[in-house]
Amino acid sequence: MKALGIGALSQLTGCNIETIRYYEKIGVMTIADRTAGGHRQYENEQVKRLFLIVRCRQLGFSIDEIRTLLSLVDGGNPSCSEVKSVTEEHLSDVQQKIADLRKLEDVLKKMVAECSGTKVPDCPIIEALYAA
Amino acid sequence: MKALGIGALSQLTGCNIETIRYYEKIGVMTIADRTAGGHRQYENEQVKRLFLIVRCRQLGFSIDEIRTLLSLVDGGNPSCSEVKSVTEEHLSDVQQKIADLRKLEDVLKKMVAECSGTKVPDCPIIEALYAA
DNA sequence: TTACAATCTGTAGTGACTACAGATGCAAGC
DNA sequence: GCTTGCATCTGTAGTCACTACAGATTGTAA
Repeated sequence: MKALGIGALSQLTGCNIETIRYYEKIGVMTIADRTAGGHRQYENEQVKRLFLIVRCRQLGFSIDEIRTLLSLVDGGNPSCSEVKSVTEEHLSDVQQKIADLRKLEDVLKKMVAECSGTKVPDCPIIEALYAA
Repeated sequence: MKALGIGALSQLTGCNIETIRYYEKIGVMTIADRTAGGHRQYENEQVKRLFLIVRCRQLGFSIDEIRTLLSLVDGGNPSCSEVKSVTEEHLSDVQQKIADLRKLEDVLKKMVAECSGTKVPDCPIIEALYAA
């Protein structure tokens, strides 16, 4: 398996080039080897790493959470219970967000329902918004 | 009703002082009158305006959406149908976000369920994360 | 008057990128 | 071997919606 340039890696993973360089800069991607001219070359190990990072971002993990996961992976023998607890914590954040958004949805639905949409002197949505 | 200083307004609305100044700077709050020494003074109209802004932010409206709503309000005779359509659009954004988070929740739940938490050579969560 | 709190302006930092500018590198065609 | 033109390089600044200072000035109660 030969090394990939940053463009090929970007295509493969769907992660934008600038973002890959950014991940290197903030230390979640390991430093890439360079060609004589200074272009980055990626080996299989780093391709896998980027896939993991991208996947985690899709799942809504923060960079800090990813850092934690990666440090467990980098530790050689990832401790399953630690990985699980990071994931569980993230899950409960997600559930909290869903609950918050549901409440918000209810309020917005009610506001929309009360508004006829015709031009009336006092718009019930604006009224609702003014009520603190 | 006498004018309020920025600290009092902050206490009343729960909106932090720096944020009030920021809202003025970006033009969603109207320019406040000043005392001889330059301290901001807020009248009833602006207090109501800030309440509206704060409420909208709680409901997850972006500053740009709020700008739109305020321009309708400032237009004198807020067109109910326009207000309604901004709100409906925001509602559908929220619903989309809820749907996305639900999917995410499912994936995370499955990952957690498959992990025993004991130290095994291949952590199923990490496996799942590596699978692109 | 003298403390001391409140407020002022302006700048820089947050998270997770994105978007340039201006300088090189590299691979293919001639 | 040389040129053309895309790929990549570094570094800085911008995004959103604030937040956090520093250092100066104002307002107010004892």
